[in-house]
Amino acid sequence: MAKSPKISASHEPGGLIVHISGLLPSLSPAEQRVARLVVADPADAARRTITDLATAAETSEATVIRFCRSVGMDGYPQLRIRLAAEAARRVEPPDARVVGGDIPPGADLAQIIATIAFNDARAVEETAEQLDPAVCEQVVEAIAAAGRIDVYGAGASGFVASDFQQKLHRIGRTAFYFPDVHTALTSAALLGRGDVAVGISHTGTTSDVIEVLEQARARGAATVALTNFPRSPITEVADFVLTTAARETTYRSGAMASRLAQLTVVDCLFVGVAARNRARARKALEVTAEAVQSHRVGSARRRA
Amino acid sequence: MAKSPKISASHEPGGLIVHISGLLPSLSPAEQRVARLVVADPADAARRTITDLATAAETSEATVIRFCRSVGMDGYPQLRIRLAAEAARRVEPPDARVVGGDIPPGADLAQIIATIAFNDARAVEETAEQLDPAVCEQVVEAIAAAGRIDVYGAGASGFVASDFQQKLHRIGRTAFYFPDVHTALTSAALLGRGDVAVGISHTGTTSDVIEVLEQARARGAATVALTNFPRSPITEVADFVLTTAARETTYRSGAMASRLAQLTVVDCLFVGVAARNRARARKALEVTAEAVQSHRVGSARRRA
DNA sequence: ACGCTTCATGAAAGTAAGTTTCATCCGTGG
DNA sequence: CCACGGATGAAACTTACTTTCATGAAGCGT
Repeated sequence: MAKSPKISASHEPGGLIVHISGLLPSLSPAEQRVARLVVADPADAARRTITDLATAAETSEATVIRFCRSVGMDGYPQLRIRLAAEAARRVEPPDARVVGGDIPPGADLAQIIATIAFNDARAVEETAEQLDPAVCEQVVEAIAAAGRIDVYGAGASGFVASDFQQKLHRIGRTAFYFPDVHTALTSAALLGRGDVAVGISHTGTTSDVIEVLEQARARGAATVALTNFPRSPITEVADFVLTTAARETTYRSGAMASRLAQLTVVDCLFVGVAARNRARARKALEVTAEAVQSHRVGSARRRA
Repeated sequence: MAKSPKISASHEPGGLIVHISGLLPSLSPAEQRVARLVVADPADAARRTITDLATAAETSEATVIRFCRSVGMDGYPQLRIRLAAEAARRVEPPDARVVGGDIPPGADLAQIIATIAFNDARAVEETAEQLDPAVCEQVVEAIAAAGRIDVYGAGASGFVASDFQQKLHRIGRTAFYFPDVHTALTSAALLGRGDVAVGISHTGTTSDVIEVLEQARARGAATVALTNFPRSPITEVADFVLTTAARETTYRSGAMASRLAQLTVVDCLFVGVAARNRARARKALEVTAEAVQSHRVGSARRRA
């Protein structure tokens, strides 16, 4: 298949539409009618069948094909696909996003959703960017080798702590989480060298968590802090500090995004630990997955 | 509010690919093979002819057509066009990031972090894109007006359920979460018209949650399902269905990203409800924040 | 003006792509 | 074991795309 008699440009960098309007004058009258339709509304043209487009341009299908070849396409289907792609790219991004700001009073749900999702996603991305792999590595190593792991957290961070505990447990690590300070303190007192204590606090100022971490450290356990603020009090009692990067604006949206960022960090540590002993972790995951199998209803298969 | 018995399907604003991956488990095996090809490389699929694609998926053209219909398209050409458009819009992931794939065996921490964060962020964004604000609005309305709200969830989704409960509680809504099925069932039995039951399940097949939601519905409560799979069993017992859009590959990474997506949805609902009565919600938040103030040590704010 | 050439054009034939129908197969539950 | 229902692909069928070819209009040299 060589011979491209007319022009040229098997590759038209500027965009197909631009390319077409560029060589518009060099086309025959009937082809020009087609071209004009296409340029005017590429998305619409992409939707039409060749017969349809030919009729709209008051010409025959043959001319449309000739037009396709003239602009460097193999045939009509290819043109269609390219047009669809082109039209899609051209759509302006939704923008108008409230970037990290608070939700305006009169906001409708769509705006709320866009704002929250945007901030959440950004918190996750930025957290990943600033996470220090070296520190993570050390933490992973400590956890992988630990005799016991205690995870502390209060309030919203408590959920994260609990989640982390559950994850570690699922891959066969001995991990605990205590919703109650007293119990947590007791547990921390029983930690020793080779154990790990993880304290999670968005603000880094939750006294309960700090206190427990302090206790754990005093007993010789390695302490890890996960907070959004690298200079907050909790970092003073931690051997390893991992930070999230939720730019908080109001306490509300800040707490929301930071929670996701914390979870992301937790997941990274989890996968890191699991990767240390792939075989064993996989096995453990399979076994635990199987355990809840009987609590699942048939597959999702179903037809409407 | 009027009966909107079952929403779903015909609206997939978030993006075709996302929509397809959500539907994946509800497709027949042969259709799934097609779906996987399409999701893996939309641009490539758009280039193929139907026969070609059928061959690649080791099935017949008929199945490809059936697949098109299953995901809400008229026929193959329409699918092709949509795929091309979709692929064009999608910004190619910067580099060798494992896109929704598993973590490669030899990965180092930096890679793990990048992969997880990328998938997490994408799940959040795509979830937001495909969330139907209208359905959210209805749910928000129901929750805002509810006498009582029960939130159900098991395993990882349990954390999310619990988080939602806590949030609602903080803005003065009467909300409950029960980690235990029996208690949950009892509670559901006591729900009535004007109450709301929210069931959270990533797979949509958790029988415990389905059962409880069913009970709640039988008692006249409005039922809400939050799942990743729009055709899973849980959606059959829900008046309102909200979906997340974590493209799951393995159960591990899927469960991780989906949790974040669920939280994002929960946050949206929460803010929506709070926005209904700004003054009261703000007041409640301030009061509750104050309540834990004594458990904080000096400010975290020492510098940025 | 005439005849010749060139080229644009659409009708129609031809081919390929997409769609429907239907018989078969397979697992499920009586 | 059979009846049933869904999944599936072969083949018939339809529609869309492509090619071929005849026509006629315009340019041009004589």
